[in-house]
Formats: sequence, structure tokens, C-alpha cells
Amino acid sequence: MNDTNPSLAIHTAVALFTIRERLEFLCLDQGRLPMAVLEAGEGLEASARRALGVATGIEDVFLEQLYTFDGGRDGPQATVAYYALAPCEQLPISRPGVGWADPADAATRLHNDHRIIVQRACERLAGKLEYAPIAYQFLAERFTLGELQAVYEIIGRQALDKRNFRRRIQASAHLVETHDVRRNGCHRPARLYRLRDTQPMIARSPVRP
Amino acid sequence: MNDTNPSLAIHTAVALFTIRERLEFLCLDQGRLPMAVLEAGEGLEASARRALGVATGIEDVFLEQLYTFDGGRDGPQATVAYYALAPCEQLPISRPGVGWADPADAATRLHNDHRIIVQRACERLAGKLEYAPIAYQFLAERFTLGELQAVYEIIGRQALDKRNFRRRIQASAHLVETHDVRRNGCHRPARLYRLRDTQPMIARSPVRP
DNA sequence: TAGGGTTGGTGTATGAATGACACAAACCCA
DNA sequence: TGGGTTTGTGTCATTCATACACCAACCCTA
Repeated sequence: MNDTNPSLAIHTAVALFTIRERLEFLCLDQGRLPMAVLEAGEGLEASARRALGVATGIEDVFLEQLYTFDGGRDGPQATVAYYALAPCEQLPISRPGVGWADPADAATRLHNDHRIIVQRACERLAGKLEYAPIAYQFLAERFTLGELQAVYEIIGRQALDKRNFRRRIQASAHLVETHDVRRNGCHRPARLYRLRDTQPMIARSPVRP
Repeated sequence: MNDTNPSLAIHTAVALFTIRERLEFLCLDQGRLPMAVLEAGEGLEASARRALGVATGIEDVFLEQLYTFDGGRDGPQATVAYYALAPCEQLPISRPGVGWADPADAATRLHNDHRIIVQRACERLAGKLEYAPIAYQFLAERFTLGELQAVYEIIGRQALDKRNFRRRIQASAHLVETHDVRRNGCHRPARLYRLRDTQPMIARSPVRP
């Protein structure tokens, strides 16, 4: 029942992204992303979550399938890659062998096959930013428009006009204004917003690849 | 070396679409899409092409990975789904057990897991139509603007204004005008166009899922 | 060979969305 | 109390999207 033939296996791999000043991904010291071997009776997404849980202790994050790569050198093999997004506050990861890296450094930090995963994930992130509410996955439940704009600027790699950005966001109607503000420094406090709770959360196959 | 344990397998499945008046997909009489079991040393895309070749005899078509599904009842299993596009002229398929079906009838023609593949493929097709030059995959090398518009209307499921459509297409600069026309019926002949040959052909992971 | 039927091909005017741009408000700190 | 910093707001110009009508070229039939 338990087939352990190493030449035939389905792997899952996860690129977990967060934003702390810059966009960063979670990287194991061996130059790999968190991975798992798919077990009997286990779903692919469950396997990916398990991989992430083993490496980091967290499992409750946004997770979406990215692409499936063939690793077939010795036998029929496939690696189903996922990407995950989480706000950095939720990530008290301080385990040995686990760290963060800049996607631009992926080439030096990761083995080839995993480098491609990170690169593709960045591309999809930037593309999807424009039409899907994924930016919110990097933020806490309540956030300021300034924080949201920073996410868009970091992922989209370009500065945005504050007024035009706010107009665009308000028009998308994803947000609701709360009655609270956040005092964050020696300046005017910022109003807090949250995602409209009727927001259907999407974690499906891309419609627009 | 040759592992034939049926409880651990990687499958590929292909939904081949074409347009003949309507959008249609290729459907085997057993209510399945063309499939293959990934072999040792075989790439995923190669496996999908093989599946299509076995069922139809053709292999040289646009093919893109769609999504990977887990079929894990008895063991670790995965089905990597692809979708393929081809002009109907290239498809002289008249084999027993192979036919065409309307995606709207997929529910009655296909088993559940394959129905989802067709449905997702239709969604991606419609989404991708707007920003990627996939419509040309349904046309011969040279085609008229009327034919191209028909493809857009069928996949996008809405009628388009002729003049606005033409302006949009001309603006995209994907096309070059040829010096020939096609006489097609009892009306004015239509100018023939072809894809600009410097067009980088994309068959990659979706950037915008 | 003339006229009717059919599809191919073209321009303009209006409203909507986008992009550029500057200044006062609120807070903290010195 | 004044300087520094981020929040928050409106307008104008340009571009983009939409709606819309007629002649051209061909084939077929009478």
C-alpha cells in the first residue's frame, strides 16, 4: 500500500511571500523551498500546506496553485508548485534553517528548479494584482490606505500617485472604512480600512494566464 | 524500473478545442478526455502531446498547462490538465470513438473530473482572449478580419461592433496585411491577414490567474 | 446585363476612465 | 510654538471605449 519507490513521486513545493519593506520569500538554508512528497489519500493543496507547516509552523495562509513542473530524470516525477501569501505580522518564524530572501537573489539562493518557481510566482503576483484582491493578503485585518498602496508599489515595482490610487481603490469597492484610526508616528493619523466581508475569496486556477 | 503500481500515478489529460461555427472540444466516447500516464523520463507536456496524438493523430498544436488536480482515492495521484487549440482545418479526425462536443454539454458528455477541466479551460480561454494572442490559434495561417472577429465573439460570448473591433485589432499590432484577398461567397472579397512573425509564441504559466 | 442579396470596409461624435498635479490637516517632537 | 512628516482631498486635460450608417465589391438570378 505504501509505495516508497523514489523514482516515481509527486512533490509539492511552496513559495511563501511576505512584505517587510521589500517583497521576500521563505527560503530553506539548503537552497530549497519547503517541499513535501504527496502521500496516499492526501490532496495536493493539503500536501502543500503540510510542507509549509513543517517548515514554518503556520498553515493558515492564502495558497494558490502556480504550475506543475516535471522533474523526470530517473522516473515519472512531477512537482506541483504553489505560492502562498501572508502578512509579516503572522510570521514569527525564527527556526534554524529557515530564512527570508529577496526574489532578485533567488538565483544565488536557490537551486534552479526552485528559482523558476519564485520567478513565475512573482510574475503572476504582479499580473494578478491588477484584477484580483490579492494585495490584502499581505496586510493585517485592518490597514491604512498608505500600507495598501505600499503593497501595490512593491509588487508592481512602480510608484503610484496617491490620489489616483485612492480613487481606483474606492471604485473597486473591496474596502469598507472603519471608525478607527492608527497613530503611527509624528504625523496625522491614518484611517483604518478592512476588506468587505462579502468578498468571495478566490484560490482557483487562473482564468487569465 | 518500470513502475506500474496503479495506486501511484501521474496522468495528463488534454482538452482540445476548435471552432466550427461554435466552440467545441474533443471528447472520447467513454466520456473522457484524451489521457496518458506519465512515463519515466517523459516530460509532462510531451505526455500530454502523446495523449493527444494517440487519440487524434495530431500533435502539432498550441498546448498550455491548465491546472493539476488530485485524483487521490487509492494512492497519491495527480492529473495534470492541459488545453489545446487548433484550427478545424487541421483536424481531419474521423476515428471511431472520437468526437466533438459543445462545452455546454460537457456535464452530460463527460465524467465529473473531466467536466471541470473543460469548464476551467473555457474560463481561461475567455479571460486570456483579452490580453494574449490566442484567438489566432483557431485560425489558419492567413485569415480575414471577419473570421478573427467570429472567434472573439464565440469565445467571449458576445457580439462585437465591427469597426471598434477592427480598430482594437489594428492597435494591437499583432497583424500584418497581406496583398491577397479571399473570395468566399457572393459578396465583396475579404483581405487576408497573418500574424506578425516576430510574435513570441507564449505557452507558459499564466501570469494573471 | 441589370438588380438584389450579402459580406467587406471605413469615420465621427460622445461619454468614461486615466493620468498629472498642489495644498491644507493632524500629529509628534524638539 | 514651529518644523517635519504623513494623511487626505479635487480639477483639468488627455486618452480610451462606445455607439452608430453607408458605400464597395462580388455572386447569382432573372
